[in-house]
Amino acid sequence: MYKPVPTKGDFPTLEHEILRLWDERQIFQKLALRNRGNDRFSFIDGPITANNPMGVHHAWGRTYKDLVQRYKAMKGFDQRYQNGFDCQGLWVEVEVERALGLDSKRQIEEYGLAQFADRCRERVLTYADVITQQSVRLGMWMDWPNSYYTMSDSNIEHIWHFLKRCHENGWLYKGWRAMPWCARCGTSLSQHELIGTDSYRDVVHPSVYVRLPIVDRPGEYFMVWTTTPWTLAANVALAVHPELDYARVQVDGAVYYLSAKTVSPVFRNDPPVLGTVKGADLVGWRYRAPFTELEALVDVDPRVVPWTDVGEEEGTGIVHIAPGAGPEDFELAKVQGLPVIVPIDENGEYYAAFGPLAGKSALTVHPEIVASLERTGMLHRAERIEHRYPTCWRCGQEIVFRAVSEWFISCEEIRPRMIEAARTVEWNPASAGKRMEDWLNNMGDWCISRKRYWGLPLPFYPCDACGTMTAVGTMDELRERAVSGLDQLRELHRPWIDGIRIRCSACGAPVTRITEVGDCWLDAGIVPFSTLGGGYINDRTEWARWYPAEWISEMREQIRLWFYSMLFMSVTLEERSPYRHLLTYEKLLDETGRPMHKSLGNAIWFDEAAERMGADVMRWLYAGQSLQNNLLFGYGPAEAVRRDLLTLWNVYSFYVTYAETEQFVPRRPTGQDTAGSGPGRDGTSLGSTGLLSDFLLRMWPLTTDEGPSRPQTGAAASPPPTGGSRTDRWILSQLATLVVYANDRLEAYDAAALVTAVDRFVDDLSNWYVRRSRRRFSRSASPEDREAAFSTLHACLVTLSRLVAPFIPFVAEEMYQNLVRSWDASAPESVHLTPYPAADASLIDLELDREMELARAIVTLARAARNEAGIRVRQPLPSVTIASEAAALQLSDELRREIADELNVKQVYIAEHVDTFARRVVRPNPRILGPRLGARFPEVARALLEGEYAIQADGSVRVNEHLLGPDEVSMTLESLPDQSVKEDLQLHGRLAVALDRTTSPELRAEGLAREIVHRVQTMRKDAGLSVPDRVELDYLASAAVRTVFATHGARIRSEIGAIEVRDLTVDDQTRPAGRPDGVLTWRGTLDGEEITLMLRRVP
RNA sequence: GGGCCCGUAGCUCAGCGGCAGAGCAGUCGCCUUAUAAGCGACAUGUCGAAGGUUCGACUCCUUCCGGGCCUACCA
Repeated sequence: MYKPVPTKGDFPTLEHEILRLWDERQIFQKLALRNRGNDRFSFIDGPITANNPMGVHHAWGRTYKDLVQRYKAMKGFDQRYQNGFDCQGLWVEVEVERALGLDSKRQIEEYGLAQFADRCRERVLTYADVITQQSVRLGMWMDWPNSYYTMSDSNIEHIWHFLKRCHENGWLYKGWRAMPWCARCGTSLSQHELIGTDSYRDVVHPSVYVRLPIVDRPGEYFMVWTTTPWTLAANVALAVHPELDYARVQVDGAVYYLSAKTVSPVFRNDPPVLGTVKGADLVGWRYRAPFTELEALVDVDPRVVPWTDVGEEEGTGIVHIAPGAGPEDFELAKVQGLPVIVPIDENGEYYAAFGPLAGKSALTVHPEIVASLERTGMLHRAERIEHRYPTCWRCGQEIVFRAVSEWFISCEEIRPRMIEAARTVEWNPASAGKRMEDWLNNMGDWCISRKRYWGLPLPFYPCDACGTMTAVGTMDELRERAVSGLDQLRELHRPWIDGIRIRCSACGAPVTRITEVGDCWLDAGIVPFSTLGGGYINDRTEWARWYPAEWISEMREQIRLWFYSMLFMSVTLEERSPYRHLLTYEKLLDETGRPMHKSLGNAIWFDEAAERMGADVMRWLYAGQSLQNNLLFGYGPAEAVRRDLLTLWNVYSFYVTYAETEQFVPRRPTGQDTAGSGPGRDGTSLGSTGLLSDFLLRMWPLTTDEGPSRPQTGAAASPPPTGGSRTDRWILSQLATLVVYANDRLEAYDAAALVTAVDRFVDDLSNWYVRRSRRRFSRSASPEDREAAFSTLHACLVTLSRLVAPFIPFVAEEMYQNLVRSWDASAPESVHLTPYPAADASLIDLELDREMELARAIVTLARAARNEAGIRVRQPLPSVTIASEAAALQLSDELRREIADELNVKQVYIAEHVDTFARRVVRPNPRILGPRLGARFPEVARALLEGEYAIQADGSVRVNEHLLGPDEVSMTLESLPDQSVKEDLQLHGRLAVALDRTTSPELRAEGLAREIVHRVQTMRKDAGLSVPDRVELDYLASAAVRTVFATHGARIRSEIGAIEVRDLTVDDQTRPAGRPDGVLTWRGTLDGEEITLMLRRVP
């Protein structure tokens, strides 16, 4: 009936089988269809960049997305299951450039924009396909054919709609400002892009001290320091702090001005100071700029300006200002009315007006600048300095600053509204919300333009004639306004879109689009509008059914990226957050804590990880990770996780092995639907009780007609079962506790809590329930008991498979198929089609939980006592006695028997007081008591020695009129003879357990019998025999051992599965003449007795 | 400079008001016809530091130290 379960647990192989099963039976499609029309659960997938295969860090996030969607599906919610691909932007362009061997914007234009766009699209589609296959392998269920692409016309159109709204709000402006600029990529970088993971690097730069002659003060100079000498060519001013003291210093006949505190570090000694002036006094002074002869600077009149941001921790307290090449300089220039000279073009090369520098690259021009300064006598000193400097996140090139015109969206009006909207979101972890608020408080205007090719075409049409800027909001509007080029508009991308001219909305003159494309975070941020329902523009009613998203999840850096851009766009269009709950997680590192890098050789590729670890192991690892910590990912940690899952697998394997051997068939619950259509073997080999399995399957039915909005009531109305042992009911109480907890945590999207709880439950199930119940599965006392055990374990495993199905869908499916579908063809086809087990506390029995906890504590203490006494568990002992000084011990006969069996003792006694087996010894702590009691100390010590004291409930001790605190005395138990005592002062009011070590010849014989059984079992295992195999055992032994066989022969025979046990001993010297084939022999000493065992399998 | 997170056993991390825990590594054992495994015992901790709140603090508050992330106009 059951499929045999290999004990090895080869997860990757299993996963491929399950993938095939899902595919053949179209399980996902059936699930989506079944839930259609129910209450909705709206999730939005953050678009994954379709530019490379996905990595193990993506798999982490995708695990959250999948498990939440699977959980909600089991709860019956209708979902969209739409995956998203991010398609546009510089990252795609860079990869395509590399593939085509292009190295500049010029080369791209020579290659041809249309072709280039096609190559970009091809790359995106290629990797979208790769990522889809990888995600399927991970077990992710999505409506893959319906994935959205941010390069689609619809997505672009929705962004246009947003931009037009911004324009109507008066937020759009064309700004002239110094932007971080990548000379290689030929584009400015946004604030977002500047902050990428690898953006800041330690870089060695020239550090140059320059002396600039002061006009009308011969022999006097301003001392200036810079780490970007190339910007000196665009110097137009010097800035001083008006409040700072500036020293006039004489060195080698010249006079230098620099801030007082920087004199020593700059000159490396203390030259004579001629006087001190305030910065304010220097304002307005004129000086000769370093490259004053350049044509570009012909109209510049360099002078000193005040600036309160000037400091003197580094440099000279006099700051070189080049507004065309530095962001702060630019801001200062606006205030001071300084000219903005832009020295370099978009490729980082000096413009023609820079004479000898023209055409040279800012990145490599340093030596020439220094040489020139030397020639003109302006160089004081040139050094090198290592500091953190931003680099282009995509190509690694150092960035420069360049004043350019870009398009911005003003943030001032929307900032408070976004903060308000962000406060309505439930952030998980909560710190994500604080980070978002911090980001919003500090965000600058959003620079949305990029001077590139493969991206969202900004729909801005400025009119030279009247100065109006027309922002096109939809495709229809474009068609309606177009005056030419519409016929060759293949798609909303360059170059096709560039060919269109439209009528200016104000004067009707034909106008052309700006050439810039948009920031890719516009592409991603519009997704709540472009992808939900039929799209915001097209079908507002259907859209509104899915908006806002109930839950989204991405890594933490998305706070300032995707979460931010979505929030921005959504507050603009709908004045609210587009998501209600949000989950973020930290970074994925290698198992030693280093970032994974190709260059470090420590990167783990998803495909390899999936085949080596298995997707379920990865998922369990991911899901168990706490959100506030980085995840250390690798084969080491995965092995630990695999062992956790293997424990579950082994319990499952155990059940199947014995259910098959013992021909146990679960019953369909009598109350379930489709009565009469059950399997042929329905109930055939069962005893009559059936109460437990019956109840459990009604408790958590495999099917439900109820919708997601109404939680199942299960069997709460029916009385709890009375059948089964206390151990059965205990594990079911644990299970019910777990189900309640799982529901509670998953409603809060707290996956890690469930992982921890399931691991603990599986440990209880394996190491206590199965360990204690093992015998009931093979040699049970009664059919009822056997059925109770089987049905309990079956219910645990089936329910567990459903609880973990969202997390480890493959293992869960395997278990379910074998445990349920193998005998019940009418059950749902897949575990993922069953409802999630509903929270119902009626099975939770706290009293029983406490009792079992006590029993296990007793076992732990007694095992410690055995350990200490050096008596192995196989040797039976007369008794253990337990006592508690504070609490009355309630222990049922049944659990006493469990304890006795587990500890291999004949009796378990409960004593009124430890006095019956030990003596409480209280000794004074002289170090504390001596000083406190002084002269009375000896008297107290004597009283303690003579037992004249009383121990209080709180552990303090009363001696005559003195009350001694727990730390003032030491208390130990002194065992009576033949007792080994262990106590736990923290459990159940000072729980103490005494193990009676006395043995008798009878007990020793019994112990020896168990030794023999153990020895033979080991031989069986070594011989590779399986459970049903039967054997014959021959032995040669001493008289003492022969007595053991005589007394315990029946038991030995049964335990080892022997058909016959023969004594071949004639006398102590005799050996059998020959040895039959297939005999395994062991000769040695057991408990001091010589013995020879010969084992043969009976065919 | 501002914001956020993390500091618990040798390592990786749970716990987050009520007597310090797990896994791995170590030592010594045990058990086993579910477990190419498992289990137990032992050992290992001023729960980053100092104050405060509280009957009680690893847990809450303040400050500081260390690590990381984000942000910021320091040339």
